[in-house]
Amino acid sequence: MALKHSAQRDKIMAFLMGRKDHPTADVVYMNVRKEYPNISLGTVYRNLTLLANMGEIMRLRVGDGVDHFDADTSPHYHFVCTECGSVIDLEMENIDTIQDIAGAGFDGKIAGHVTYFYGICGDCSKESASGQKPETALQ
Amino acid sequence: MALKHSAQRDKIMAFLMGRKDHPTADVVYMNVRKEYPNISLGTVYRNLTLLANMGEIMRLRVGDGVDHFDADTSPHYHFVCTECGSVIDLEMENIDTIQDIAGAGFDGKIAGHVTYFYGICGDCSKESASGQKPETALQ
DNA sequence: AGCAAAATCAGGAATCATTACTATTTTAAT
DNA sequence: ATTAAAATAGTAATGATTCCTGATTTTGCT
Repeated sequence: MALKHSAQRDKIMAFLMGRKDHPTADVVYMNVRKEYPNISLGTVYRNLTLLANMGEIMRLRVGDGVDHFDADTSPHYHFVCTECGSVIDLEMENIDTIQDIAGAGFDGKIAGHVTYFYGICGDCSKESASGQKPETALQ
Repeated sequence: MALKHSAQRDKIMAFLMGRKDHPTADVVYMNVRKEYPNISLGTVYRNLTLLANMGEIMRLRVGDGVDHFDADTSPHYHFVCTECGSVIDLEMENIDTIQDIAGAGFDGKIAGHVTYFYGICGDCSKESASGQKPETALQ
């Protein structure tokens, strides 16, 4: 049951910490493989899940059908561009009061919430005049 | 391009409107099939997607890996029980101000947000003393 | 250093939700 | 009634993720 050290896990964690976007498992795999050519996609998934369960990283489900991962576990929110699909950190004041608002008149116990904002990111707003075409979209 | 009438789509819509929980495509399929034994799962998916794109129903992605559908398109929020997986409507006051809070200092355009609350529902809280076992959980 | 048990791995197969394909049937306008 | 467009049933394909297995690595112990 004890956790053992693993070079693969270290590489995955190091890669994630070096990125401020929020890579998918496949992106992690593609990149870690540059230094660690034999790593398997299953290993990437297993370690991402393990790290997420330990609370060392966060798994983000932003509605595009693919899980994203974030090494920044401090409480913060995300914006998802419906044009290019990029997931961007938001720096904003605390909105935890929404849990109290939601809990008023509800008979269960509210333990947390998941929120993401969507719209058009700054880059896509600027490019909107050109013929730029995206390949990712929220469903 | 014009939409044509379809008995199958009617049944799907009618079933969804008769439920206040938030069924998955498979649950819709199982139930509509009682009255319409030949309907195929593909037809259910195609119509749910069509209805969602037309704005007649909502597709909910609550993080359990399966899409849920809601015939109530009025703005409201959902609670997901981490114990039994049930998705419950919340009646709560408007929290749209969170979009203004999120938009302050962000250079993109925020068009909307998705929020769901999670925790233990009222039923599971009561049952927690007994040995009740769930089969669904958020990842 | 040497050993053994437990953890991890690579590679590939399996799963599961969802979508795509195709030949046939249904709808609705002429 | 005719006909073209839309929808269907059934099935195959896709894609993300998980599971399985035999080989390798880590770590505590001697």
